[in-house]
Amino acid sequence: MKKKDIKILLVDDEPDILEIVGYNLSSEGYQISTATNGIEAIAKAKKVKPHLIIMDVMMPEMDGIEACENIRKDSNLANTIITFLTARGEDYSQVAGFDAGADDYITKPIKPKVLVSKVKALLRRLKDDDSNAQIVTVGNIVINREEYKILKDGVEIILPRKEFELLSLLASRPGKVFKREEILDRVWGNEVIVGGRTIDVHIRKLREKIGEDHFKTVKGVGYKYV
Amino acid sequence: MKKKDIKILLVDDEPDILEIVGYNLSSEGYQISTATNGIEAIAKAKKVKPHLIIMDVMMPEMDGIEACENIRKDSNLANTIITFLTARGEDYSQVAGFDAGADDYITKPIKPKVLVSKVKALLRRLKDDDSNAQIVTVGNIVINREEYKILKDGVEIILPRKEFELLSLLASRPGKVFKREEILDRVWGNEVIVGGRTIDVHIRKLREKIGEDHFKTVKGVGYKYV
DNA sequence: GAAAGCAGTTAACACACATTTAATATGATA
DNA sequence: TATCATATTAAATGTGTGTTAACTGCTTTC
Repeated sequence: MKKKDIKILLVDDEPDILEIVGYNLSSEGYQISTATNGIEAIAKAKKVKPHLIIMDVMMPEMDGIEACENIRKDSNLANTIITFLTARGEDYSQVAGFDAGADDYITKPIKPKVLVSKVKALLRRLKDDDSNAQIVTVGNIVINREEYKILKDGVEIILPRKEFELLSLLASRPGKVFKREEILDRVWGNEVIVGGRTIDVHIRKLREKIGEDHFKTVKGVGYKYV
Repeated sequence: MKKKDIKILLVDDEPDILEIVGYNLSSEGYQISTATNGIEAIAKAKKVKPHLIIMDVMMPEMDGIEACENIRKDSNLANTIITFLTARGEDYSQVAGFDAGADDYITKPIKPKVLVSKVKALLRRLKDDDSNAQIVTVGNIVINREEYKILKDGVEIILPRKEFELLSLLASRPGKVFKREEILDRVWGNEVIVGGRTIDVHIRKLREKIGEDHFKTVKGVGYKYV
């Protein structure tokens, strides 16, 4: 998920806090909405379905704890991460907050850097969730993108980066013919210009390491992994 | 983790306290064991490997602080949460306790409701130990984020902050390759710009201190902890 | 408040090896 | 067979990392 698609709801009764937190997060590229009390927070949460809610504990009308409990009851918001803003040392509110279903705490006074990195850490969960499969299994080959290594018949093989990415691309859709142009685009990047024989050489190395017959040449078009 | 699988060790020299705390927690479904002094506590801790230890500071034979220090040296108990029972206002014991490696405090007189929700909050960490783990054990290395120290084969090693955070990041997902960019983001902070060789130098120091072969270079990509 | 110590960073260079090129061979297709 | 695309090999190039030492602020210490 891209940053600009991530929605954050800020809830605090002090405009200053909304201001500073909002500024820091929106300059990171997140979409920000705000509310100034618990009731408003619940309404906005249902409407915009934020990925993350940062909410003060102490607020007029309805406090953060109550709002949190309320939001937790809405199954549409089950994946929403809720974190409280709390003054350092407000011990009891932390306990109550966790009971209400909070995921984390940010203590006041707020330090922008800490805030931003905490938010990133919290949102990383989302990223990991819907990121494309990091491990692909094709025949007797297991390609582990996360660890940058492959297993061939259970034996670990380390490939240099370009070879790894080329294999990774071809094997991502076994049988599909990738045009040379497309390969250049996706492995090298569209603005990089390399000579005409470069792909061939990498294919050659893969054939040596993985097996001759896995890489079929389609003359005049490109290559496919079988 | 289910409640009935969670083990709590209570340590206090007053039977009344053991009684009341034990009653409240076991009726919540936790598995309770008890000890009446520090020496006994250490023995029981090693034996039952509790998830949480609630321990009085003042005890005959060996006090809680000493017992806590002792328990913290056992890498098998690295994930154990230790919280002290202390009379309200015993300031010094709190400071000494945190030095010894305590995670939290519960003040006497004990209010059952506060006790139970505090215990719940402390144990919540266990639930999501993937994302928020304060203590990571990888092979012969125990990384204790909360206390900013690591144990290698049971020996405490103090690392400077950046080295610690770099190790901590890499070891948080052994095998995963962290891209240089991602490392900069998460250890240095995204707006900080440091020279290209800075990561290398820190990796070098970690290799010296922790072991050459733990840190694999993936050229053109980044590093991984193995 | 000077000296010493430490964490963190930078700079400079070495060096391995990943990547590309160049030159030539092979093979397919019409 | 003539042509064109790919295969193959070795050599050239270049990028990225390793390593050391020096530099910069900070904190600690006396």
